[in-house]
Amino acid sequence: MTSSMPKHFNPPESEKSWYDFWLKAGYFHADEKSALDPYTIVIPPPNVTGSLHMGHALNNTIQDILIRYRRMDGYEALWMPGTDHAGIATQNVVEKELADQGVDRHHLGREQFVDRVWEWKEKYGGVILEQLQRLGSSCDWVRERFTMDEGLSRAVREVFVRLYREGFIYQGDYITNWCPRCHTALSDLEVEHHERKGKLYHLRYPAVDGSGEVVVATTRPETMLGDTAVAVHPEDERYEDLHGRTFNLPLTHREIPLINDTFCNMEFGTGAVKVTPAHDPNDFEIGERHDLPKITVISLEGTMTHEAGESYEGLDRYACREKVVHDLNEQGFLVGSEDYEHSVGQCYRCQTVIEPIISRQWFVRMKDLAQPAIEAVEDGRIQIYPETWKKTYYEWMNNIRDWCISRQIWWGHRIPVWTCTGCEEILVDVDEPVSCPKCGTGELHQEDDVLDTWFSSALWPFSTMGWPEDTGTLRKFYPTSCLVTGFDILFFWVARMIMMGMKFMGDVPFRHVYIHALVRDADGHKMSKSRGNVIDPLVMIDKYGADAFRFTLAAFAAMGRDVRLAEDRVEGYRNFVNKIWNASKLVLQYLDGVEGDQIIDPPMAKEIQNRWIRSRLSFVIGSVRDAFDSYRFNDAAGSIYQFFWHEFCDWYLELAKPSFYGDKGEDSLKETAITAANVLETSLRLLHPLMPFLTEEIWQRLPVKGDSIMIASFPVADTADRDIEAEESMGVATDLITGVRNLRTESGIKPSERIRASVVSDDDAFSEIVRVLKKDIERLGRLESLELDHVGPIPEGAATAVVKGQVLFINPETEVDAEAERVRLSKELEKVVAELKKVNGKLSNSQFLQKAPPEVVEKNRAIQADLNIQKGKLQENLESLGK
RNA sequence: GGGCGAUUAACUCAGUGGGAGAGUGCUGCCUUCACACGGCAGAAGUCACUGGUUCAAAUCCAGUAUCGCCCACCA
Repeated sequence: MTSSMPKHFNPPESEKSWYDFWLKAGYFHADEKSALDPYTIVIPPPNVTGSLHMGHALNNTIQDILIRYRRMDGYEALWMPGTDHAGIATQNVVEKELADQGVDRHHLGREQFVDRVWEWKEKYGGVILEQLQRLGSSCDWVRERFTMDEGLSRAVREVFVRLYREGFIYQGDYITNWCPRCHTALSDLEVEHHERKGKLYHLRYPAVDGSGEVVVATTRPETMLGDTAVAVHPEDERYEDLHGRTFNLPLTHREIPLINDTFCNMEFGTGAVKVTPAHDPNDFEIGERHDLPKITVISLEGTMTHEAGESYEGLDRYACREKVVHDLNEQGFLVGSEDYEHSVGQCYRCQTVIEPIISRQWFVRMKDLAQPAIEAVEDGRIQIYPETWKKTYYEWMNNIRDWCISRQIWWGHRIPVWTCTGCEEILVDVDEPVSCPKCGTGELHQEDDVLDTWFSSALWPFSTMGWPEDTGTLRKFYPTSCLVTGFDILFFWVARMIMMGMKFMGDVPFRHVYIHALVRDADGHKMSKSRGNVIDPLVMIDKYGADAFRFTLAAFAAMGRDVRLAEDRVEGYRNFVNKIWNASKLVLQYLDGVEGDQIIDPPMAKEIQNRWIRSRLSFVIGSVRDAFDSYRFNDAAGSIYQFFWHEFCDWYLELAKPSFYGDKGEDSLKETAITAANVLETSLRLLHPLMPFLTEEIWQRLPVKGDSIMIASFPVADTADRDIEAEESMGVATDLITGVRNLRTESGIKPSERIRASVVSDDDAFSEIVRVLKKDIERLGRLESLELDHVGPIPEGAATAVVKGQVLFINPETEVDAEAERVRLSKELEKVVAELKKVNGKLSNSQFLQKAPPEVVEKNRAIQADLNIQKGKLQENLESLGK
């Protein structure tokens, strides 16, 4: 039974109905009790505040391709979905919303504010997941997780406590990156450095005893209010006299010493450095080495403190900078200033310039955690694709620094540390202690800080599976198979997952890491919401359909390169969708009386075009599998595109039409219909991971058994289908047809005009093939007749061509333009002669003959022979033109 | 300052040692009974530049130029 198909494929309708169908049927769900081998991917959890951008689209399309491929190929495929609570980002969003209502979070208080964030999350947090569904993502939604779920929070506390007890976590007063706007510390990774234009000011500090002065340079003059020393290199001869002196710090009443420190670069400026231990990471270390006081002059709000002095207290740091410069200048301490481009650290969430400030923070000692993670990549337990990223990974891991994990915000996992107000006992535990075990009386106050969001992300591969419980999910699906991600979070996330996986699971979190391209904007910049340069994938889906969009992303996803999405490519693949639809429509018309079993397992074909297309198909299956297996999605897309459009549609279906129309009899119709359906059905299964909706829509209309293409098996190449003879014969036919068509066009013969063509052949095998395929060549060449084995001279004025070393000519009813023909043939001859010259050069080179591999020499000889024949025939043809 | 990557047709990009490719666009012809979101036939490139290795280089090596990214405490 066959059904007729609508004129056009309707993506919105199809996408919605099939997605619902799959969901209801439970095909997305992975069973941990299954006997099948597992294939697991955990999603890089998008921020709850997120909405789908190109990066997500590419990332999730790739994951869905992998998951659908393995699911069809007989694996128990789990794609674990979820979202990330995104501490700072989410808090910022809700704070902004509150601000619009004129509310400050401090007025609400912590508890109420957190409630509000939860409300926000319930209301808007699912948006991104719905958007992922529009892409066709076949996640196991039943297992959806959120990094602040009870279970995951428990895992976070467990990890914190264990790390603390083993001495990996410590607390201390250190200089950290501080965002005055988000009002929290940031890890080094969360600071983005950008080149900015600024000024380098040169300041004069006079010696207390009037015996001289020292000139220092700074881009942040306001920090001089917190200077506690001037440092010079111990070997800097310029300052020998000044050793041991003290200097007046301008604008203050303080005196500061001159110290020696090898940190100073004698080549830079005056070689003297002002030292502000409280506001510069280097100066902090110098301060530690020399036991200098640390004077905090900039507050957590980014304003000047009391310590900065009366005239500056309360000023914003930038207002203060101006005032300090003004005052220094007025009092004669400003030597000068110059334009200066330098790197400035900014908050990765709000772009505010960060301020290095001393505060009490929690840190994780990384070195010992990093070692096993380095080894896991070194010994291949984790493979990174493309490999070039390994180097970057090692570089960072080998120079890893301690991780500041505390954040002074409210939205996140509150640090599981309590202090007893009675005896100051510090309690670190997974669950909130009921009372102080030491004094039993004091009140317990939990640490105010929350953990860096990436702390919980680092546990994602096992926390989502129920750790620390020993769950069936963990046993079945951990370690995961492949992590698909962009390189922008290689350190933030991937490296930390490896470390935590090794530490707490004793095994790698994933066996493969596939690092895909970053989708950039037209200027090559990273697309990001804060930059406002995003192109909306949903618009692409609305405009061209999810299948075309997915296929485009796959076609662009060459390993290790960035993507700049061109919309006309999406349009091109939308046309491919249309092509598949229409080809299917054609094939479906001829399936009366064809059984599903015959389509799935067709008998050996007899007719050459049927043998040929099945041979081609078996090669394509192989290359698509290879491409998927090695993450070459562009090759997979390319192979199948080329096959389906240019081989199946352009050649095969055209050759099949006479059979379809019944011109070649009942048997031919039957065999061809079965073959066409078989190739179509197999192609749909090959295409399914790339184009899930379209393939399901068509597959459901085929008379094959099964409930859905997404649980049908992925094609396996049948080597018995490989048929070199058929491919060679078809090569002759297609070349002849192309030759005829070319002659027609070149000779200006209208398609409607029926003409005669002849072949002059001195090759029996060639002639035999032409004889067998005569009718096809005539039809597709739009020939009235094809004369085989023409003997005698080529008629004067006939247009000629050389095909596979044999001569083809057409007998036009109207005389061809001999001059135009001469020009055409001469041009072709010129080309052949040029090529021949190259080949002759190679083959007359004894070095080439000696050193090149025999097969290469052989190939060149064949080319030479072929070119010689072409040359000869072209010359003859030219001569036969007369004159 | 260190590292990585890019430079191939008008555009967007594949191609990593043996006769330069795709999609789009362009030119010409075709309203042929799956598809004009189509068919057929074409034109189009000093593979950034300079050297080197090799019988053979878009492909490997060195350098140059331009662009981009990542990392880094140089005031």
